[in-house]
Amino acid sequence: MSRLSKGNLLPQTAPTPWATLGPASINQGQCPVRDVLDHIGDKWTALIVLTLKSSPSRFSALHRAVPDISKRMLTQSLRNLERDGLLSRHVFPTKPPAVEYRLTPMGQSFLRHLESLVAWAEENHPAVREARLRFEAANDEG
Amino acid sequence: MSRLSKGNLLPQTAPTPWATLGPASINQGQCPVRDVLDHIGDKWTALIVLTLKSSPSRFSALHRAVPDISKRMLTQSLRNLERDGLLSRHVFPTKPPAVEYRLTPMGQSFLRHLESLVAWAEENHPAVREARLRFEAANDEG
DNA sequence: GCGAAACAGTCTCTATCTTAGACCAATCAT
DNA sequence: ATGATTGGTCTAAGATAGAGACTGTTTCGC
Repeated sequence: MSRLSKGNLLPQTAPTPWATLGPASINQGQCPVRDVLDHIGDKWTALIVLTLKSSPSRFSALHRAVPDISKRMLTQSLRNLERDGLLSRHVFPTKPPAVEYRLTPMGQSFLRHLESLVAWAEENHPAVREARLRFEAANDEG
Repeated sequence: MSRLSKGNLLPQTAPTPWATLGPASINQGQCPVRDVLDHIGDKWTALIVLTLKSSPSRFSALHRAVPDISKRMLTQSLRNLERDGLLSRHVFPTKPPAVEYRLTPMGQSFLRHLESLVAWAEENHPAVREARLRFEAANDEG
């Protein structure tokens, strides 16, 4: 049995079909937008890619590096990433098994775009927090 | 570090390169990375920002433009975006109420980064689909 | 030798989140 | 008067994420 092939771990739910009909505003051609967004849109995927930035990591190392993630979601996200060709998985049949995950060239090019987003986040984080305070204040007195 | 003393393939330390503030900050809402990612990580938020790209829209128009979204999630995502200062909400007390949502300058700067990600998606979509086929094939023949 | 720990996952149960869609009050077209 | 449109809110039901117990193997401490 191939790993994870039939358990309930990876629900293969049908993706939202908004790509097929579509308002021109988002959806000019096909819908690659869906493809990106559904993946970085996974709360953990982008974090994992970012974590693999400088060096490949093993499952447990990743689990420690992204503290809040559950093993289940880590496995699932890793699998999606592997499936899409953004990372590769190498199993070393050592004493205790070792599995190494590393970004593919495509994964690395994706990473660069993620990083530009991260840079934006770092720049704008103060402004965002300020906006939040203003918003809460306006709401409290309402 | 006792096992793997001779294998020694990978560092076992957690890299967390995406947390410039250190690992502790990740859990405390201080991490700007999490801040961005948790928001575009919302399946709908990025789509809304992209939809607002060229012109402000009213609630119903947005609802039509992003067909699969429920009113509830649209409202919620819009509120989050407003709260964070990425878009502004203007109510016109007309006959039937009209509410206009438009990107703030900060929202627009965020949009530009999103668009670079979308461009990446457009470029790499074929490769991703190819990778998926390979992956499925490899799995099927188990 | 025995129990524990670490490796990489997987499984189940439960908590949380999303969705669909009814509902609201006001106003306009038929 | 009926129904549609406006911008939402609320609730029940269904989908999803999270915690953590469990698997099986090997090496470590005692």
